[in-house]
Parts: sequence; structure tokens; C-alpha cells
Amino acid sequence: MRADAKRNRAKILAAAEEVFVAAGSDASTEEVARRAGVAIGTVFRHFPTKNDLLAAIMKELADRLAGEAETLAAEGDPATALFTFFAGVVEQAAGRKTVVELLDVDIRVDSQLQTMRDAIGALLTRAQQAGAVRAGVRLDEVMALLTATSAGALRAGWDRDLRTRTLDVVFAGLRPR
Amino acid sequence: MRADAKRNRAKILAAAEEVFVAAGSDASTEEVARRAGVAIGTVFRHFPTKNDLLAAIMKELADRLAGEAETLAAEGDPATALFTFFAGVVEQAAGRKTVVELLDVDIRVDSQLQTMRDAIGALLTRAQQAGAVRAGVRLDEVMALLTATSAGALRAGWDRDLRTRTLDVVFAGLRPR
Amino acid sequence: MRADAKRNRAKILAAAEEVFVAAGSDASTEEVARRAGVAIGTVFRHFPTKNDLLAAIMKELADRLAGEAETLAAEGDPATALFTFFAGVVEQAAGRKTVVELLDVDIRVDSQLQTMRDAIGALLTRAQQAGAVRAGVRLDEVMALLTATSAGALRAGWDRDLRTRTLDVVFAGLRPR
Amino acid sequence: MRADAKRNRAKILAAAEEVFVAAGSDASTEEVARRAGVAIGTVFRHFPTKNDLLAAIMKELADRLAGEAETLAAEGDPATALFTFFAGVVEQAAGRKTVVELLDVDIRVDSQLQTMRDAIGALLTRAQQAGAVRAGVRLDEVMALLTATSAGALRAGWDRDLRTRTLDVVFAGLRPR
DNA sequence: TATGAATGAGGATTCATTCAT
DNA sequence: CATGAATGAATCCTCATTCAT
Repeated sequence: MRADAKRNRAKILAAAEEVFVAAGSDASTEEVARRAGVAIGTVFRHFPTKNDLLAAIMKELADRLAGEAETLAAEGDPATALFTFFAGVVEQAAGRKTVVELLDVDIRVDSQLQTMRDAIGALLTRAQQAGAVRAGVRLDEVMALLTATSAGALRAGWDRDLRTRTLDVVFAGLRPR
Repeated sequence: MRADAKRNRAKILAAAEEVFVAAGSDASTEEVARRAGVAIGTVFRHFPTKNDLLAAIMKELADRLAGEAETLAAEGDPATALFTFFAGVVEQAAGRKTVVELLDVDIRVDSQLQTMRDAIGALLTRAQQAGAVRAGVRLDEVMALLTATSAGALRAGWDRDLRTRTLDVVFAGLRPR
Repeated sequence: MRADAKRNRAKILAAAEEVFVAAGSDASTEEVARRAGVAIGTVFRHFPTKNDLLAAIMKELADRLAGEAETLAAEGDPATALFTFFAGVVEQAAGRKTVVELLDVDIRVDSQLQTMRDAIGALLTRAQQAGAVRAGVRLDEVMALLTATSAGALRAGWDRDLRTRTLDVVFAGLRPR
Repeated sequence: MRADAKRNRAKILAAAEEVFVAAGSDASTEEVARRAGVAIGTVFRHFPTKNDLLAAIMKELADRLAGEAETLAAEGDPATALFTFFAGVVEQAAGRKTVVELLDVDIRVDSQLQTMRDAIGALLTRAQQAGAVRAGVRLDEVMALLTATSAGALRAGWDRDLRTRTLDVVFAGLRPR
């Protein structure tokens, strides 16, 4: 791929994230093109269908989150890393920096997203080994809570205080009694 | 309003709930009319815009939930009523019996929904008085968790086991240490 | 169907015939709407896809031709009726009064067009019984020649003289030696 | 023109014939480029518009047919050469080996195609001199019948038997009584 | 009031053509 | 000269909304 094409691809992805986060996944592809500063044809050259574009955003997001989770698993304090990660994701959602709406679609099914699940799974295991999370908790419900609260923060527009208080409850629920 | 008009209004609301729950809020108004057995013009006579129709469904839902909450507040065990209610809402969402997607839109703003908030607030207060919920927990985060988990159950299609395990965490987080 | 709707349907069909004959079957549906004096949505309400519209024109044409053939079979001179009909079809094609382009699509397959085939078959049989057409000639090649010459007259714009001379050859080929 | 450019031109023409015959003349130029193994820009460098490309194919076809006709005129039996040529063209059309769709566009107008007309004219003259074709038959209707039956064989997909029977009628019509 | 036909803006997608690399 | 990315007009189709019947 040529340099300018790669640059455009990135611009389109960035614009798409903004647009779809702001207006939901039925915002128009035209709007994405406008925000990216390219013609509509360019969007479709890079992503042959609108769905491909949405999938690409999802993949990007999953990769980014997986990276963050892996870093924390490698470097962070096992007792707090999961909570740090969790809060960070919700924070990003609230800041419209990510596309949480897409998180709850097929997240357990799509093999492309397995990496992210694995990374978060590692955080969970380490937190449990450190005694920071109850042994009975499984990855499934952690993912469920993560997507649910991220989506809430994003769509319902929870303010900072509400986010904190809500996560307090969730984290308390995860900790051993 | 004439009797047949009132009957039509009810038919339309019922059809709209079915349709929007089944196909998301961008199902067509035509589809609602078809399911209700009326012509499209009749739908728009009762609800001048599609948004009005969605709002009416939301109101209906809020009223129904408020009723359930009030009943539980009046008759239920203060220590468990909130949890019972909470689980019931999530269960309805999972069973597509309600329109949770709409719950997180303006739920604190819309004065029409105040009643529901109040009813749930009463459940919370009583649970705290009974020592079943930590004193520091506020209604805002309870609502946040309720909408977030309901939406998750609905959209992401959590199965019964996952719903239970997820709510276990939330409820543990609400209880005193 | 309401009276105005029926009127519009007819206007659309007429416009479509004109447009598709003039510009080929990839003329735009917009153009048809414009020519019919209705909005684009009206065209699609009557014919949900462009293909449905093309099919409807074809059906209309087939019905009209079947009617003409039946009339001639009932009333005309057996020895000349087939030739009269044949020449009439080619003449209509030349006058852009019909949509010959569509004739050669699936004409033997589509059951809706069977009627027309049958009517022309009757003409052929009677012509053979009257000794005006060789016994060995089958309906298939008559249809083939009919569509081929009609399409030629339409698309290649044969003038009157050329049409006559071309049909002279064909008719001579059909007659007994 | 450089050697590689000439080679590209040929590759493009060959690919275009394949593509347009297979998918009709509204196949995309991209598809032609892909089949030719060149970039889209190269196609447009050689043929500034899609129409130019179609015209070039037509010219090629006309030249090839003219060649065949000339060979037959020089070497063949005058009494059968025209029929042989005629049947050969229809056969090629049926075998998708040529682009008959284009034959009926401006075939009398375009001076580039005069050669082909002349060659077929020679076949006709010789056939008439040999007494194999009626004296009154003119080149125009022979061309008309040729294009009409070729187009029919191509587009309507006449099978071998139907082609034979149809040409039998045409040839009978051309012969003296 | 109910009906359902008409409207027309909007949206996804395609493709001939241009032009920077 | 070749490449292939970018352009943007054009096309099919959908759907909220209006309005004649």
C-alpha cells in the first residue's frame, strides 16, 4: 500500500471512530468521509462495505485494549491491575475515545477478539492469585460487567462521579468478602 | 378520544414494543403498522413522529416497572426487594419482554420517568434501612447498574447462567462488607 | 387499489416503456419517475425493484401481443395471419412502441409468457394447415426469427424499406418451395 | 509505441473481449484491467474512454470477420461461401467467441467497418452469380439478418439445433424459388 | 378518523475517469 | 509509461412524514 493510502486509511478509521461513537453505528458513511476529509469513494475503496468499516474499528479497539491489558499484566501490580484496566476502559468509553457499542457484539464469538479476552483473562487470574478478586469469579462475568459499564458510560453519558461510584460497587462485588 | 381510537392506540403500542424489541429501534414504522393491523397513517395520527412512539413505549415501560417496584416496596421483604426487582428487570430484558435499549436515553432527565426513579429509590432506602445494602450507595449508581446490566443482557444476549453470575457480583458489591 | 394509484401505475408503466426502449434497460429509474411525473418513491411502491418494473413491462407486452395473435387466429386469413402478425410486431418494434429488448430474455422459460407463445403457435399451425408455411417449421424457430428481427429493427434502427426486404427473405424462407 | 506498450494494448483488447462477452457491455473497466493483468490507469492510457475500448473491440471483430469473408470469397465455392460464412458468424456468436452485441451499433455508418461490409458484399455477389441466392436480395438485408440472428444466438442462447433450424429458414429465404 | 398512496431526502454502493507517485 | 489511489456523480432503494381519498 502506498504511503498516502496508508495515511488515508488511518484518517478514515479515526474519523469513523469519532462519528460512530458520537452518533451510533447508523451514522452515515458520508459523514465519515467528510470528517476524514476524503471523498466517499475512498472510504469504500478501503472498506468495501460499511460493515467492514465497523469491523475494522472493532478490531483496532480490541487490539488496543489487548495491548493495554498485556502491558498491565506484565508490569502492573497484580492486586490492582485488573481494576486499573477496567476503570481505564470505562474512562475511555466516557471520553468517547473508543467504540464500546461494538464491544457487546459477538465478543465471545469472533476469533479476532480472542486475544483481548485472553489478555483480560490473564489480568483476572493474577488478581485472583493475589487475593484481590474472589476465586469464584469467572472471566465471562468480568467481560459482561466491563462491556455493560463501558456502554453505559458511553451512551448514557455518566459523569465522572457516577462512573467512580458505579465502579466502586462493581469492584466491591469482585473482591473477597 | 373515541373507544376505537383508544383501542388502536393500544394495539399500536403493543405492536411497536414487539417490533422494536425484535428488530431494534430502527425497524420501520410501516412494520409497526402492519403488526398492529392498522394503516401507516393511523400510527402517525396517534404518534406524530417515530420518536413520539418510542417515547411512549419508554413511558409504558417505566410505568410498568414503577408499578412493580411500588408493589415490592409495599409488600416485599425490605432486605431482598431491591435485588428481586433488579433481577426481574434484567430477566425481562433478556427475555426481550421489554425495551431496555431505551432505558439509558435521558432517563434522569425525562420528568415522565421520575415516578420510576422514585419507586426504585424507595426500594433502595428500605434495603439500606434493613442493612441489606451499604449506606453509601446512592440511587444514581443503582440506576446505572440496572440499565447497564439490562442493556447487556438484552443486546449481548447473556444466557441465564451469565446473568446470574453477573448479578451476583453486582449484588455482592451493593451489600455491606 | 385506489383510482389514483391505478392511474399512476399506468403512467409509470408507459413512461418505463418509453424510457427503457429509448435508452436500454439500464436507464435509470429516476428517469422513469421524471417521465411519469411522479416521485421516485412512487415508482418503487408500485414496483419494489427495478427488475419488477422491467418484468411488468415484459408481461404487458406479452399480453398485448398474445391478444393480437389471438384475434388474428380467430378472425384472420389462415394463410396470411402469421405473416401479418409477424410484420406487425417488427413494425411496432421499429416504432419504439414496444420493448423488444426484453423479448429475448427467457422467453421460452417464463411461464407468464406461455400464453403468447401459445397464441403464436396457433397462428403457425393454421398457416401450415393452409399450406402457407412449410410443414417442417417449428414454433421455436419462428419465435427466434421474430425476436431477432424485432430486436434488429429496434436497436439497429432498420428503416421501413429494410424491414420490408428483410421480412421478405424470412417469409420466403417459411413458405413451401 | 514501445514494444511493451503494444503488448499491453493487445492484452487489454483480449481481456476486454472476454469480459464484455461474458458479462455484457456494462461490465466494469476494472474487471478488464484485472483480467489483462494491468492497472486501471494503463487501460485508460490506451483507450481514453470506455467507449473507445468498445469501439476497438468492434473494429477488431470487423477486421477478423472481413478476413474470413475475403478468404472465403477467394477460395470457397461461390454457391455456398455466403452460407458458410453466415453460419460461421452465428456459430461464433453462440460460442461467445465474439462480440455480436456490438455488431448492430452503427454498423452501416462507421467507416471503419466498411471493409467488412465490402467483403460480405463480395460473397453475396458471387453467390448470386452462381445462382445460389435470389437476384433481388441486397446486401442490406443480408447484413440485417446476419446481425439479428447472431445477436439472437448470443443473447437468447439458442442451442445448436435451434440455430440450425433458424438458419435453414433464412437460407431458404435467400435461395431462388 | 382511518386509509394507504405519494413524496423526497438520505444512504450504501459502483464505476468511469483523473492524477499523484 | 505504468501504477493504483482518489474523486464524485449516478444509481438503486428505504423510510419518515404528508395528504388526498
